[in-house]
Amino acid sequence: MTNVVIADDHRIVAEGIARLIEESKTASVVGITSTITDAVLLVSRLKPEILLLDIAMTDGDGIEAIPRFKQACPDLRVVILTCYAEPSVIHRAMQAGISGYLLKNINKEEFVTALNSIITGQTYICNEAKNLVSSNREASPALTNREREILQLIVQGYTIKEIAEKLYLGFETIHSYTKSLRQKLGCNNSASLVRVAIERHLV
Amino acid sequence: MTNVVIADDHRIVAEGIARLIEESKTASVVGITSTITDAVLLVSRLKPEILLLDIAMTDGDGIEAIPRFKQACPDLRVVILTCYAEPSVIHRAMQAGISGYLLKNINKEEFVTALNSIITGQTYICNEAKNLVSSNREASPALTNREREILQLIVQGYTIKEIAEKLYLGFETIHSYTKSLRQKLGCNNSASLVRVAIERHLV
DNA sequence: TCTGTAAGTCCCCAATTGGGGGATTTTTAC
DNA sequence: GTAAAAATCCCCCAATTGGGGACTTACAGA
Repeated sequence: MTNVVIADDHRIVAEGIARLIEESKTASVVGITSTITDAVLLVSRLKPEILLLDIAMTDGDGIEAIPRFKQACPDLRVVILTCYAEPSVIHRAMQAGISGYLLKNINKEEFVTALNSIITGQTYICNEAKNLVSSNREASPALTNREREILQLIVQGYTIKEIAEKLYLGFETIHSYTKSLRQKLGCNNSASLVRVAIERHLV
Repeated sequence: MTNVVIADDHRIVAEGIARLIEESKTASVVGITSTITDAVLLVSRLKPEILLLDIAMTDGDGIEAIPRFKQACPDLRVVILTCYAEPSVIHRAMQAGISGYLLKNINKEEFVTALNSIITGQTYICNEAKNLVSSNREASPALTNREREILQLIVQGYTIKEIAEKLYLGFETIHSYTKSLRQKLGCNNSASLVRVAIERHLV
């Protein structure tokens, strides 16, 4: 039987999904956790085949933590289960080497189909996510890692000078990044930059 | 047996929670829907005792729709089940006359306890939500109407000058409002103002 | 009635941001 | 092995914001 660990900061949601998995008899849920830290410990101890991972966790971003999971359990197949329906997020997850991307508005039938595919070694991107990435090909340009990093700090309220000090970079460097961020996201001040960043889950 | 309808735009989550309810044998789930429109039709047709309602629905805000539910089914007990852990949101829900407010990070045990309380006619606010509203009593001061109006425009990306023109007020007036907004919300630039506004659902 | 507190309006000045050009050196990708 | 992309830095200057007041109006409690 395939073993699954669920990492979701919404406890009741994770419990419910566990029931659905058990009911479908496609896999067995061996652990439920609501933090990345616990999830890493859990997968390194239990060595499950699959990790169902939410993106918004209390102690950080699920996608960013994927390398840690892979390190803790190299054969682990990471499946994102989230409500983030943003092309940029899906792309980021795919870059991180996921085995599946499922939106939480998926129905039970597709969920079970997805689980079965992933168990047999395939990668499953849910229909809606697939549509999103294909339809949105010409949307806003992708951000570089540095840009995303700086955008995060802007959202947190840091000024250009503070960011420069924090990252040991020159003021003009950060200034320059803020310019390209504004251009890429079509904003003309940091207020709309923050709104867009939050709206599109770029942070 | 108490009948429950679940309205949640995350299909798989709703299905999972339905399983938990059935498993607990405290109630029976008679309908699942992912839009407010459908939910209104469903409760008016099925007349369930309880509606488990999410706030973020595809076609609008759950709390705002509560009067419509009450109208469609006057004896309905509306229970919010959401991930919004903001005192202002909880207050708004309580004003709308809910019978329960449950955060999605609730565990199964508390969830069943809550359901039982609500079935017996009590109002149940989950522990974390209770802590939030009580601990936050002395937190950020309330905004005036003007302040909220201007905050909304800032979040939308308008500059001070643009807002002044839009509202037929002086530049310095709006400038001054931005200052009191920053002070009240503990921010020192418009970027964090936007983040806080979105985080606390002030807009 | 008086008073004071809150809301709403406005002014000045320094700091920061926004926007226009660059340039150079790594890194990545074909 | 070259070309493109990312990352770093530079100059300049106008526009906007951030932080210090100040002055009315309105409304509630002593």
